[in-house]
Amino acid sequence: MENSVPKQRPARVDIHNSSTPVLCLSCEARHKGICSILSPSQLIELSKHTTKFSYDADTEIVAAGMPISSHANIMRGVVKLSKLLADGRLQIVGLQFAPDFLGRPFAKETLLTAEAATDVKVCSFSARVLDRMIEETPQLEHRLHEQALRELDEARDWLLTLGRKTASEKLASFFYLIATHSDPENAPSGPSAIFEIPLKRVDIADFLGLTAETVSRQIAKLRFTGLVTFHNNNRSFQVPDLQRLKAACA
Amino acid sequence: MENSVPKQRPARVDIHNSSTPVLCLSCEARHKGICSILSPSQLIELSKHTTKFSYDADTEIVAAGMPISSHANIMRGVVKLSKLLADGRLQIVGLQFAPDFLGRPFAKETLLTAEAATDVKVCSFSARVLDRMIEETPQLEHRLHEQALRELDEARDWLLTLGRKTASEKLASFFYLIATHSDPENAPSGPSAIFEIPLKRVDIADFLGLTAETVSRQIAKLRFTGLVTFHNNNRSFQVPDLQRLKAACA
DNA sequence: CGTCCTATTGAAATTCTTCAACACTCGTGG
DNA sequence: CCACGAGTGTTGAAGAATTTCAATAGGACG
Repeated sequence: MENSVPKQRPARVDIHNSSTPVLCLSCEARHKGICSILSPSQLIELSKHTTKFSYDADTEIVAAGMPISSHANIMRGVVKLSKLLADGRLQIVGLQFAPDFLGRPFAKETLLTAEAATDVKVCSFSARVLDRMIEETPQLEHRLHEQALRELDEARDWLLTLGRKTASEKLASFFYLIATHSDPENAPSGPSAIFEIPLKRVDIADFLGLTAETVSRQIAKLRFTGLVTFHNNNRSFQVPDLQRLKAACA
Repeated sequence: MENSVPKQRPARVDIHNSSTPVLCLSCEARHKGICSILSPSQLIELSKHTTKFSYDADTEIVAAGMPISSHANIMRGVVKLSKLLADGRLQIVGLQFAPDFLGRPFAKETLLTAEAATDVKVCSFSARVLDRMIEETPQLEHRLHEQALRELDEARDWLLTLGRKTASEKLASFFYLIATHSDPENAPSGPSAIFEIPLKRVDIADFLGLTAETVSRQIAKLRFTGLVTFHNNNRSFQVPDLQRLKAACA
């Protein structure tokens, strides 16, 4: 994949992008993520301080309680944010998709554990670099602020889901979330879009405040009612009618 | 109350504060809220555009789905933020205490309903004024950003509570939250501090994803174990040992 | 082909909810 | 001053949803 990037200097077709770093060219964060507000020269400056990391599914990216020295943009994959109770009970408190910003600005240490749900690739940079760029570019803080507010809206939506919905409504909400937040495996959108399920049954349970067994039973029910159809050994799914699924979320 | 403010010009004891608006002098928002980063002259400018409102307990401050034209600082009292499902099920997704900022910057309409839990007094200003001040003072956006991140942290804590804790752990978490987030009725802090319970049983239930009956039973259990002691017809409480209560939160 | 890991299914147990009755507090008006 | 009524909180017993425990199934991979 990486090797398919041409070695020679890119043709200067678009004079505005002619100077953006090669590695940023295909990165979603540059289009929709926090990098989208940076100028080409700022991108070059930032790219001098970034490192790409890859994580296999189910490996830890950041452990709860550790000091924060760096942040990252998610380039590919899905990241689970979770909290752990002393006796081992676990709750996933958020999913993050490319090109989300991954990190907690202005904090000394993480309260959350971040794990790769799927294979994940991130573009990491030190907290110091981010702080410096924020000082130079107030728009960058605005961008981070907006993501924080969006995440807050989503967390509150999920509070409603966890606190007041039934198991079957929770499952419908989960598939609705995936269908509306992640990119389909195949090109087309609409009813024919096929989405990968980024989580195992246990993870879905930990996200919905249920047990893996209940998740399994409720998925069987969704399959039976035809609200969601499953493919590829139940690893991906299709939503024939998104409005009907939304209604099933209550 | 308001009349106790002296009519004559305040004595110029503190030259730095000599020009801050009278109404801001005793306001918590100026000390710990977003106004704390504003200069005296900015406070004067802002105060020209603010209006104080009072709300009785259990009255609506902002209805979900309405366009946002103004924001506010909470001067006194507790505000519940809630979400409603089509069939009437309700979830309280956050409590806000003085001197929190109340509002959703940069949004066209609210996703939440805000209701006065206790008697509430706010200092309100138009969204336009806030937008203008943000442009002039990047520090103000930083302040709002930090509150958003703090609320996000709290929402995620509560996701763990709703998703993974038992009814009795949820109740312990509730009293722990109040004891750590609201000011005691009496002066002293520590084990002798007496806190008002700002919510009715039904509200506590809606905050914890339980029913009022379960809340009532679990409160009885807390009283029995001595983790929390109740006064004044169960409208206020004391925490003899905060660490023990925290442990009961799991 | 066997092993490991994940998912599914069944039956019993548990927690929490639901429904119903009752108690308490507080303000109002007789 | 007491009675009444509305609103709020408590308690009990039955019911339902979800969990727990246990067994089985299905795939992926060496």
